[in-house]
Amino acid sequence: MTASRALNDSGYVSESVRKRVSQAAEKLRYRPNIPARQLKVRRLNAVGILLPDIANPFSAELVGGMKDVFDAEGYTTFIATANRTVKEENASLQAFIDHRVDGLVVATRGTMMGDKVLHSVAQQRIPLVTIGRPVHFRGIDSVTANHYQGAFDAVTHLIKLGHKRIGFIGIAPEDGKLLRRYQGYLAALKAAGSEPRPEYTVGPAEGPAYATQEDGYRGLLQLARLHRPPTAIFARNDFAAIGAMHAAHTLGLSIPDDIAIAGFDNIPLAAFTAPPLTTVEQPIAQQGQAAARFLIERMQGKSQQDRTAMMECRLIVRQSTDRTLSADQTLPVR
Amino acid sequence: MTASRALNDSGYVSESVRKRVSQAAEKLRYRPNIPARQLKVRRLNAVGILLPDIANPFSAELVGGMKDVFDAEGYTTFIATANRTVKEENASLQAFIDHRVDGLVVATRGTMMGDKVLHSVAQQRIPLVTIGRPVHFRGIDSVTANHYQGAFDAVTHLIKLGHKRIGFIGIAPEDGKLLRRYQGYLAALKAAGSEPRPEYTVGPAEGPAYATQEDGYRGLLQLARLHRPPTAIFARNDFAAIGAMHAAHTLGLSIPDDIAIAGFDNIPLAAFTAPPLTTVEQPIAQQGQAAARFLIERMQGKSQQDRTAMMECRLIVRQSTDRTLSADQTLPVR
DNA sequence: CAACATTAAGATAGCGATAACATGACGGCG
DNA sequence: CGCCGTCATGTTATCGCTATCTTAATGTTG
Repeated sequence: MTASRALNDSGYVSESVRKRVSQAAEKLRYRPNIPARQLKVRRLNAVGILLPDIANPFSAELVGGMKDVFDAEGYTTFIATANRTVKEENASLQAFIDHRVDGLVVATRGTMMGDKVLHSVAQQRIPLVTIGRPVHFRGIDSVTANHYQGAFDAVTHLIKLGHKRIGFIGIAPEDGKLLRRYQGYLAALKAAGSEPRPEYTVGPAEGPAYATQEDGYRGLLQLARLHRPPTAIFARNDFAAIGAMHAAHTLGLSIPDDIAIAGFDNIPLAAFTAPPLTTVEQPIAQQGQAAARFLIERMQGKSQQDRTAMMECRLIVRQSTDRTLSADQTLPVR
Repeated sequence: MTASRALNDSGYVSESVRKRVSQAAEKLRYRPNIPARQLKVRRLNAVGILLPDIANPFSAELVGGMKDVFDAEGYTTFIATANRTVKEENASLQAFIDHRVDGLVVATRGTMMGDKVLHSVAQQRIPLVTIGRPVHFRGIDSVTANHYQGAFDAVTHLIKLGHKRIGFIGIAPEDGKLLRRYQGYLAALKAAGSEPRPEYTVGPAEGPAYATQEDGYRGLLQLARLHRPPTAIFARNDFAAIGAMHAAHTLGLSIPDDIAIAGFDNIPLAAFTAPPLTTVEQPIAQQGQAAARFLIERMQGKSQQDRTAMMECRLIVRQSTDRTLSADQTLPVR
């Protein structure tokens, strides 16, 4: 008991004993048994982060933002991935809960099934914050970027450049209802007085999955085959945009003269494509930090109410839509 | 006790009791307290994976390979990142150990300091496998790709195409001693009878960090300023290669006619650059699987001896070095 | 049918930590 | 001096789980 007090700086311990204890601990290479401590105190000082997948630069920066905050507050962060299947998502979530983490951040894409699970987690009174999927259940905070507004801005930018026929690559039209980026695209067209044409929306057949380079590549080839093909493309993300750029090159189309292309996410590579890619940047690290702060306040019981934070996106114009820019203007600033 | 037996299928339990127990467990939403179990049985059935960072497609596939194996064997995997600082690496490692994981996979880049820590972990008899850094301490298994051979093959490919002046982008010459990709580059030049020229090696100033697009961009600009610039570039990784391609475009150089560029890693994007990038592929998922199997055998006490697995890399030739290929040949197969 | 094996369930203890309580030394104060 | 508060340390119990031991009913066999 005295040793416990000495090592944890709690209660009364004389200076001499404290010194002897810490020397002995050093010599024996003593490390506290965290599972045993959690058994008694019901706290692990650890949080779980559930990511959709790991390849994503998005995930990396998100984790960075969260770690900044969690590290500073003395929480250990453990990460698990749900490689895009709900089953794996459940398993990882359950593993965190079984290991008794103090709180959870969930950054996987929203699905009906997934939401159900989150609901039941929240009912177990486990502090929970979501990122990128606005969930409106009691007991869950959420942080998200305004994808709708970002997409709206990007498409409006294309319209202002004079484009009338604008395609969307990255989702099948029937799956787009829930995708805020797609809604922003539709809204921008309508706001400009033009009616969206269903054949201008192309995407992977297997449902609302993440869009890849390959989807972008195939998507553009498909659009180019139309009788009156689009003169501009708004892609669901930069990967799809880059795939589309590649397809345009293959077809001998010049970017942006024959076809303008814009993406979403501003991945690091986006500034280094040929030509550099116009895209929408979302404040990723800030979302991570906000989520971490929400979670900490919940875990410490400082916040009971459910909160939602939505952050603005920023359009970054580069030469894939606007040829008049010089290269230097579009490189990221150090 | 009977409930424990019923839920764990161990010892004698009558069918009727087993049924009653599992129904009660269901109704009460009972979940075993894993930390408490570990306290008693000294096993957590969980492993820790330490990654250098998360943005990397490499990390993603590695984790995929490991999860395949660990999931099948009933181990939970937790991930932590060491965003390229040794301090963070130590902290994450220690966190895993303090939480009493059964074993560790470490995939961070090798450093002197880092190796020391691994050594001390191995001395605590914690099963440990490294990926991508051959460590030769007692008690540690390691898995790696043959980066040396991959680089050798890529540079030899450039030489066979007739290139005499071949640059390396991605590391400062003085830091290259330990980088196997750089050694392979040097060896290939020597094997072809040409002496490496130090001014043809350029890289980030801040030591042996990971090379980025930006490093590639700056690197090529620097090489292009030389009196007799290289006609071919071998980049430390695909990110640097893509940055170099962008710089070549900016300078109005044609790829591969004015300058041939090859990378390393075969990131998914590599097939979709303009032109598609020649690169070296390493068997990532297999490395992950091998590491997981090594670790499992150690954790189960089936293997005492120290083992090392080295896997071959494969050169993938695309149009960034060889114009005669058609586009279709170089796209990845589904 | 006695002796022993098999099956089933309960009782006890202990993993490592700490909360809560208990004990004792010491000094200040009225 | 006796009382109390402060400081320092020790004792006990407990978190949830399971290894081990105990008990008891039932089955099997020569």
